[in-house]
Amino acid sequence: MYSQMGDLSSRQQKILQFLIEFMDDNQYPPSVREIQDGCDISSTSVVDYNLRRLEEKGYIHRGKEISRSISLESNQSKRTIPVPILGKIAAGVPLPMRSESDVWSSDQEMLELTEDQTQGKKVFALMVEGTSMIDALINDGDIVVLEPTSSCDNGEMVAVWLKSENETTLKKFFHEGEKIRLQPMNATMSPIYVDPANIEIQGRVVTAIRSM
Amino acid sequence: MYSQMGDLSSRQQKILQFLIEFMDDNQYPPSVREIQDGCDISSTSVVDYNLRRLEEKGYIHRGKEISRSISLESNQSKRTIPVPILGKIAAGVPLPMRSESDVWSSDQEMLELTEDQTQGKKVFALMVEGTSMIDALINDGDIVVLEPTSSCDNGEMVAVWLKSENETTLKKFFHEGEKIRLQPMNATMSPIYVDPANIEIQGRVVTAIRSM
DNA sequence: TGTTAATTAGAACATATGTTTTTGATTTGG
DNA sequence: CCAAATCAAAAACATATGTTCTAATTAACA
Repeated sequence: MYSQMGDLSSRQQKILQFLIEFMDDNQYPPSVREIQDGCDISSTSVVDYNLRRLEEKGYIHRGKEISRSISLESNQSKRTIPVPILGKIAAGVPLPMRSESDVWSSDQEMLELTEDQTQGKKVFALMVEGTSMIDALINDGDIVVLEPTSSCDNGEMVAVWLKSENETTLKKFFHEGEKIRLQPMNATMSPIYVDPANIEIQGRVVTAIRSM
Repeated sequence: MYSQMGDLSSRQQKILQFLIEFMDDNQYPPSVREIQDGCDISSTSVVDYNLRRLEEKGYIHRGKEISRSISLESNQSKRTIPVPILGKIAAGVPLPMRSESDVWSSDQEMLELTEDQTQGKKVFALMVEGTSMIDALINDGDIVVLEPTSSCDNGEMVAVWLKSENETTLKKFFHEGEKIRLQPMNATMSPIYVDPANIEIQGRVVTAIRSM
C-alpha cells in the first residue's frame, strides 16, 4: 500500500476532524498544542509530524513559523454576502434605498448569498407578493435579487419608482419614442406608458430564487 | 459626541478594513504585529488599544492571551455548502449518485449555496435543459437543487429514474392505485404511468435558481 | 484656558507556540 | 528474521505574539 491523497491514518483523520470542528466553533485555527490536547496526543512533535503528512497529502496548508496558520485546503467555504430583503414588491411598497455603509447594522431580514449569485455586485432582495409576475416565471413567495442601477436597456426587468403615484413596481422596461412602456409580466395586465421624468429606475433583477 | 456602536476613528476603520482583507486572503486572523505593519502603526500597544475599542463597540471578538484569535463579530459569513452540479435534467442523462465521502475531491462543476437554501440537507443540483418544466415556472438554464430521497409524497416534484428506459426525468409524483403517474410540468406533454417496481426516486426538488 | 479624557509611542515582559533533536517503538517488505 | 521506513515520546529551543507600563501627545470640554 502506498501513500497519496486518500488514505489517512486514524490519528490524521482525528486531527482533521478536530480542525474542522475547532475552526467551526472558534473563528480561528487551533495551535499545535490545542490540537495535541483535543486529540489526546502525547507530544507536540507528533502533532507536527502528522500535520506535515496532512499537508503533503493536500488536506491542509500551513504557514512557516506562523501561529495558527492552518487552513483547510478544500472546504474553502467561499464568502457569503448578506443581502437585505428590503420589502415586498407587488404591494407597491416604497423602496428605501440602502446607504453604502450599513454593512454592520441592520436587524433587517437578511438573505445569505454567494458571490456566484450576486455576481460580485452590491445587491438587495425583494420578496414577490402575488402572481403579477407569473409570465416571467416568478411566483408568489419567490425572492428576486436586484442590482441597484439608475439606467437600463430595453427588455430588462427592473424595479421602477413611479414618482407621481409614489409606488414601486417590477416591470419590463421599453423605451418607445418619447414615452417609456412598462410592461407587466402578466398577460392579464396592461402596460403602463409614462413620461421619463416621472420614473426612477431602482434596480435590475439579476437572480430569482424559489424554495419549495 | 459620545461613543457607541457606529462611530469609529479613521484608524479603527483602517484596522477593521485590514482585518477583513487579511482574513479573506489568508485563512487565519492576523497577529497584532501584522496589523501594526499593515496599517502603518508605530506601536503594538496602539494596535492593542484600538482592538479593545473595536471589541467594546462590538465589531470584533478576541480571546485572552490567544494568538490570532480575532474574529469579526458581524460579517459572520455563514458557511456555504459546495453543491455538485451532477448534470442536466431534461436530456435524460443518467444520474450518478454521489458517494457520501467525496467531500474533498471532485473537479465537478460546483455551486456554492448557503444553509438557508439547502435547508441543512445534503443536496445536489441539476441544470435544466429545455422548457419541459415551464409550467412549474422552471425554464431552460435554471438550476434545480434536489434533496436525495427514495420516497416522496403525492404532488412533489422529484427526479425519477426509469429503470427499463434507463433515463432520469423531473416529474410530479402521484401514486394512483397500482400505478404511479408521473406528470410532466408542461401542458403539451402527457403523463407517464409506470409500475412502482420500474422506478427509483432519486431526489426531491427543494430550490430553484435562475440567474439573468 | 486649564483640566480631563482619549490616543499615541516606545520599550520591556511573559508566555504561547512552531520547530528541532534525540531516542525508542511499531510497522512494513523481502 | 532483518533492515528500512514509519510513527511516537519527551525535552529543549527559538521566536512569534499578546500584554503591560510609563510617558508624551492630542482631542474634548466647560
